[in-house]
Amino acid sequence: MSNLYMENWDSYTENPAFSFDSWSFSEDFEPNPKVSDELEEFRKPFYPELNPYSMPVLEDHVEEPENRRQQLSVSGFAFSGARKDSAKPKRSRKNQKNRVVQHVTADGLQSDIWAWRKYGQKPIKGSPHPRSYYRCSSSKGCLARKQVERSCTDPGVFIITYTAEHSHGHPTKRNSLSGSTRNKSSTVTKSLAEINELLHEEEETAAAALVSPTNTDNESVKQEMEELRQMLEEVDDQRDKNLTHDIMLSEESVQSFEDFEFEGFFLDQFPDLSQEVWSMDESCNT
DNA sequence: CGGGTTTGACCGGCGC
DNA sequence: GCGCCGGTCAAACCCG
Repeated sequence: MSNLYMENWDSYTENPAFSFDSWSFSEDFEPNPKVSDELEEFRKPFYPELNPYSMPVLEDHVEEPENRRQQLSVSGFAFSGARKDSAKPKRSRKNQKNRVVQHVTADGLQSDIWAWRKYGQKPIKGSPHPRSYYRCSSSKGCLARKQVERSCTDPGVFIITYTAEHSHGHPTKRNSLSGSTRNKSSTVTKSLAEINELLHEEEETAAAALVSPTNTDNESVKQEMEELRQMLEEVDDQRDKNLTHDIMLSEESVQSFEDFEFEGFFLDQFPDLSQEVWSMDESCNT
């Protein structure tokens, strides 16, 4: 992790929210690095997004205010009338403190232990890739937000922007999971199926490009295909990692989380990688 | 049925 | 003041 900077770092370092010292492991316990990273997340449950230790972060930073005006406006969320309900909090795109930007790989996306619910997607001017908007679904009323978009320069890199803080201690299980919990293995299977299907569509597009003199975008199509193949490999690899991950946790760590609903947690907290990859690539095809 | 995503509309910040 | 643009809402739909 390099060049990490947060505007109000003091409030983070001063908060003794949770002590990792209370965790204990047997002496011969050699934590899976990934599991260890996950536990590290619990150590800082109130600010997990801003302590992105668990992700294979390539680069992260906080966006510097572009000017004095913006700098003064990032002090928090204001409240006033909204579109249809005057009691709703006012939205302000500039009123976002703790804006932390990370550059991660697809693996990094999957390493996010928090449950996010997508609430929007927008094409961004100047970028071929749309930006997806997520809010924390672990706890009702949590203001934590996350934006994900693919890097223009390196399609294998995802730019994640976190704003606001979680209002809850750790990734809590939702009140009701009936019918909603997507089985991890099934989601990965689905991911593979989806990516394979998308790959197939790309191949057809490439074939069409060869016979159509008007379609001069053959290179970009080939690039898209190559990206999809890489994602396919990553998702497949991640499936194996997750299986090992579960074993490690059930054998070594569950005792440390007696009060924590682990099964529900892990079923929830590994969002389908393809959902982000998929939705973005869909828009890239145009 | 309850959780998720998709997507067009809406809102407000910001530059001109 | 106006228009562009990014962020959010919410209805419709999907999924297990």
